[in-house]
Amino acid sequence: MKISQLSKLTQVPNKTIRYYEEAGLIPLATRNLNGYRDYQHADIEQLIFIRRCRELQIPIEQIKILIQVKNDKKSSCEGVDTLIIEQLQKVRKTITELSLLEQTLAELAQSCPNNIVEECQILKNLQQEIN
Amino acid sequence: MKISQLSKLTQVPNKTIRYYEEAGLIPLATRNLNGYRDYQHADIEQLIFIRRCRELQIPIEQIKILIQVKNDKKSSCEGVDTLIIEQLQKVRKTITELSLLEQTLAELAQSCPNNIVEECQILKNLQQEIN
DNA sequence: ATAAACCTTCCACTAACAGTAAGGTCAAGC
DNA sequence: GCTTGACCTTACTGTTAGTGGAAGGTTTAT
Repeated sequence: MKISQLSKLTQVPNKTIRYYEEAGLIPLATRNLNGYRDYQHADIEQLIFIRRCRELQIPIEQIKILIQVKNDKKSSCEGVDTLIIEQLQKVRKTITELSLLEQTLAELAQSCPNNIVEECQILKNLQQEIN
Repeated sequence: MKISQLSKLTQVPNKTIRYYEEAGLIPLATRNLNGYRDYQHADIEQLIFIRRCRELQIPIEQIKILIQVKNDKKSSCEGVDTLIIEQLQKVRKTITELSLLEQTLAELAQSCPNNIVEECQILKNLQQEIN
């Protein structure tokens, strides 16, 4: 199958598939006589796995590790567990920070009753620390 | 005052100050005879304003607009209001997405009871769409 | 025959800095 | 007078995960 076909089946853009190949996330594709990349069924699952990981904001370098573990049937999956938990902690931390941000922005958004820059409370608040 | 002094007073790293100058966020600094940048008191407020905006994750290009409006006393501050509200909406959207992400990750983290890759439910879940 | 729709590689760009190198300047201490 | 260390300067590279575009070859449909 050609790259566009794989792209359609996995919902990963052509460009991104080539990028993943170059980044070493997927093996070098075999080529047809005309030089076009030729993919097999197994590549679909591999790419969907990668796409899912990216949706979970797992960095590419970490995905490489996951793929390694996945392919080594005998290995322990402790690392996988740790990786997911670390990712979870990162996401939770970001949510906390963004929630504080949201508060500040919401307060700011309500602080400009008139419409003249000279009186604009938003700009004044941005000047002085609110926290 | 020299750049380190300004940096200390504003909590913005030297490198970042130079970067802001190059990016056109702050005017080109006047120079001493030795070529060192020389800052005035007004630069402190300007930089603090910028730092506050960055803490609110307002992109540099948007901050440029805010500075323009700020300096034009007669202009309406409607744009400021809109900008803040848009920023608020972006932050809220990100929080929503991250919350979904958090759920998925939390479910994943609880799904590997044993410790063998062959049975690792995390990897299996990453393979098939969970959503 | 030709046009549209593919495919290829390669290079540049994104945001907002941080790291490092190579070199100039300044003040203090010996 | 000299050295040392703390500053300052510019310039270049790297970060992350791709995206956009150019230039050119191939295949398919009309």
